[in-house]
Amino acid sequence: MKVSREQMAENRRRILDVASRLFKDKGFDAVSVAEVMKAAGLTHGGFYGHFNSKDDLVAQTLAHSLAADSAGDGDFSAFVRSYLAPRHRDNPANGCPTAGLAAAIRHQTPAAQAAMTEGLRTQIARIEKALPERGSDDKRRAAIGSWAAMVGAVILARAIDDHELSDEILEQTRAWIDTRVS
Amino acid sequence: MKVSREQMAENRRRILDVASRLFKDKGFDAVSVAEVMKAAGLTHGGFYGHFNSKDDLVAQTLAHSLAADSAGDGDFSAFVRSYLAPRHRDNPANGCPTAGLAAAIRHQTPAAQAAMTEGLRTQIARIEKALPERGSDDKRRAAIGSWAAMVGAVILARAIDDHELSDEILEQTRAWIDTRVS
DNA sequence: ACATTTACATGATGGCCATCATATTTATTG
DNA sequence: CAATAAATATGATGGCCATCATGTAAATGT
Repeated sequence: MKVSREQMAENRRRILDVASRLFKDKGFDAVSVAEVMKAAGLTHGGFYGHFNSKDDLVAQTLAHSLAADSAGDGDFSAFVRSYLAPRHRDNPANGCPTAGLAAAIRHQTPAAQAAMTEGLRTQIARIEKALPERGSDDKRRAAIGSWAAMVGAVILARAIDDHELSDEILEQTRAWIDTRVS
Repeated sequence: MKVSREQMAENRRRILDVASRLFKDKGFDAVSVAEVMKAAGLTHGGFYGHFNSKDDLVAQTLAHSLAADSAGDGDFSAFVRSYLAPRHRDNPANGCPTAGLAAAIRHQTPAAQAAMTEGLRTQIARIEKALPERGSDDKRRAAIGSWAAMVGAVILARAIDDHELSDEILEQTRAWIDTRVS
């Protein structure tokens, strides 16, 4: 049945939100269109009224979740601490889309890659701004280096089955960045 | 037809080699059992004579490729330079299995995760050994922090479609690590 | 109010893939 | 040199999934 314009807009938003969480949690391939729609409270048939294809959903979900993600706006040390925390490692669905999805972007469409590019640019700029004062070349270097280490550490920490080592990856990376940047 | 024992052992090795390259290049999901076997010069039917399942292949391929990978044994600065190079970024198939596969391990079996854990432990130890002399706590911290940054940087550099920014990610991360570690 | 549009539901369809069943052919062994 | 075992080939099978076709009912515009 037809629904109101606003209802449709809300449905679309819900699809994107739900897709973002599912993709981050299980990966692009392991999530079916039908699963996304069901989680959004709809049936699979309506999907193609909102998106041209699953690839289109992937690209739009990325743009959506990277734009919504404003992590790193405040104090940099606090940001690093919460990012490199077991709580974040253990909750990919609610966590950073870059940590959860960046490695998979390579196998996605150009539109998805463009969304990631834009997201990364924004994130680097955000960190540059949040960083303690220093020369601007140094600041950009520190922003990029720290962000690479943060993303890499969370990915590694999530990939292994030894809790102790996993915790250590997070903590040592945090300390390494911290002593360098403050 | 039956083949000699050594022929079979060689076939198995070829399957693992080929699977490693295909998985790193295209991801676990995008590579079919039949594709692996074909690339190894065999047909899909023989597969289950070598492995119990595709999951088993994934786990054994990981153990195989992580064990074979001895990158980082020599001079640390040189290692970082070659790791954070466009050439490495652009050749996932021949590149580091951690950079290529770590993020996907989260969705694989416990056996695969165990292989990754072992591989990571070995790699950290290798870097600790290669690092210039200093306190051993600092050394471990630098090994973990550097490795996280290296893996993260390659993943990010591969995820975006802007060559210039991608090159910059690699180079700034390299410089960031270098000034920190030498 | 009525006609029309349209968002979503239900229900195919075709393709790909992991896995299995069976056949074939050759190494191995005594 | 038989007889057997075993490695690979050929050829299903069943399931999942993206996508499409069509129905239905409610919202919108006049």
